[in-house]
Amino acid sequence: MQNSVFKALAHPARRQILALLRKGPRLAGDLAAEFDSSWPTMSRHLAVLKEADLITAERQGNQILYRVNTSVLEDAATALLGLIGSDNGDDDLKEAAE
Amino acid sequence: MQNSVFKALAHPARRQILALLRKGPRLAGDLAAEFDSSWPTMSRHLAVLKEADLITAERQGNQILYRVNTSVLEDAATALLGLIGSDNGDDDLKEAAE
DNA sequence: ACTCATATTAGCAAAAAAGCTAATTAGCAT
DNA sequence: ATGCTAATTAGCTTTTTTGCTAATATGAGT
Repeated sequence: MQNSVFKALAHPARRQILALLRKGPRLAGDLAAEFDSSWPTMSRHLAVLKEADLITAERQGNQILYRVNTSVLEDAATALLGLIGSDNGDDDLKEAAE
Repeated sequence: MQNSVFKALAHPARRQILALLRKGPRLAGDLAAEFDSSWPTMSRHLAVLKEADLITAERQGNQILYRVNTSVLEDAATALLGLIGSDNGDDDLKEAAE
């Protein structure tokens, strides 16, 4: 859902996680090490991003590899751009009236 | 700040307000009439959007005309796109390490 | 000044989000 | 089975957000 995506993007730490992931897949612990928050807190941020389908998780033996889901991010950007365009682009935002 | 923009975008009603505003400036009351929420609630949504600089308000005698601030919306979209691009675009998101 | 319409601010209560510690699960190695 | 590391889930408290009603401001008209 579009809403969970924007909600996920609302937290700076989560946008930062995406920024890190942009450069390539990363292990959860590796990611967690970059932040001041506790590991469980990071885990929750990752869960929020995963629920929004902004990232995907893949078990690698002992650890978990996360990668960004580019297409969902693109869709979000497109939705924002659609809020600008003169008369089209609101595939998802659905306006209520006129 | 980028953060207040994404926070403002996190609420569906606010994205919908922007979608309405995309088609042209509108009066607060006109806008409020499109939603189920109470008028004060709408007023607060507008305040959040205004604080994020996503919209601007202009008094017109008795009423207040709101219009979308396209450039801020563009910046947000660009920031999202920057989360995708292969090696550039994080003007604002600031990654922590490598 | 009084009134009506438009809109915001105050003040509160309910719901959601954030973040911690402690406990648990998952997989691998000994 | 035990132990170790990696990561998540549980349970809790604090903070933030949402959304209401009531009260206040602002401007126009009479």
